[in-house]
Amino acid sequence: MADSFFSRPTLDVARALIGAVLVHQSPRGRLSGRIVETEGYIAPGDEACHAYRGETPRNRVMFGPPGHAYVYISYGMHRMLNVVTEAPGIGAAVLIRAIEPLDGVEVMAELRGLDAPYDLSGRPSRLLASGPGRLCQAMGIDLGLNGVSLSCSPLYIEAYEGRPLPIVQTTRIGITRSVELPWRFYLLGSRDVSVRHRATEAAQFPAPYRAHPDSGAAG
DNA sequence: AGAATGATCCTCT
DNA sequence: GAGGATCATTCTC
Repeated sequence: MADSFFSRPTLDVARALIGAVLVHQSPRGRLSGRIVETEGYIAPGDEACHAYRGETPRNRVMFGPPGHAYVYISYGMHRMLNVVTEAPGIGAAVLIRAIEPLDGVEVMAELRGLDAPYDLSGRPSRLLASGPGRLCQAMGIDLGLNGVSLSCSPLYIEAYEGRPLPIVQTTRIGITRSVELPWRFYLLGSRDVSVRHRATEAAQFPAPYRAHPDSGAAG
């Protein structure tokens, strides 16, 4: 995917990434998954954004060119993958929060320390990549990829080019500041979304759209 | 130099 | 749904 895709408003990018395929040509082979959940972080006015208080050694990638990976450690143990957006100097990025595993499911399970890559229904387990820390572990993404360009590295994104998808826009997860901003996007009906917000789903989509594949009659 | 703080995950109940 | 794990980064002294 070209850098120009990321050189535009962060929330546009966050929404457009839903349905795209994240790929890592890792030492263990091709690992990939469809992106089903993202969050936007934009320094000016967003206290939850790492870049809000200016540039530091850790967040300097966020102030660089769009289309580069910003990888950092959260809670001392989890890696988080973001893609830098907007023009250089702004300090904005999209956090990739969940994927539906596609290629390399067996390797992902091994990297995650799981016994079985599949759940009882025969689909890739939710435990593989439904969360920002999980997906980085499953995809073999570590700090060595911090700052790389997604247009010329083993880590890249293949654009989604199909019919418009039903995308829910709601508030972000796991933050304590600027909690009111509706800057999270996720694919309606995907099993691999980390946390659903049913009230928002009901408000944004009529009932027939909300049937969840594996959630039973109650939805 | 020491302390506080997380854009989380797992394991219980 | 609550609490512990576990450490890089940043802030404060």
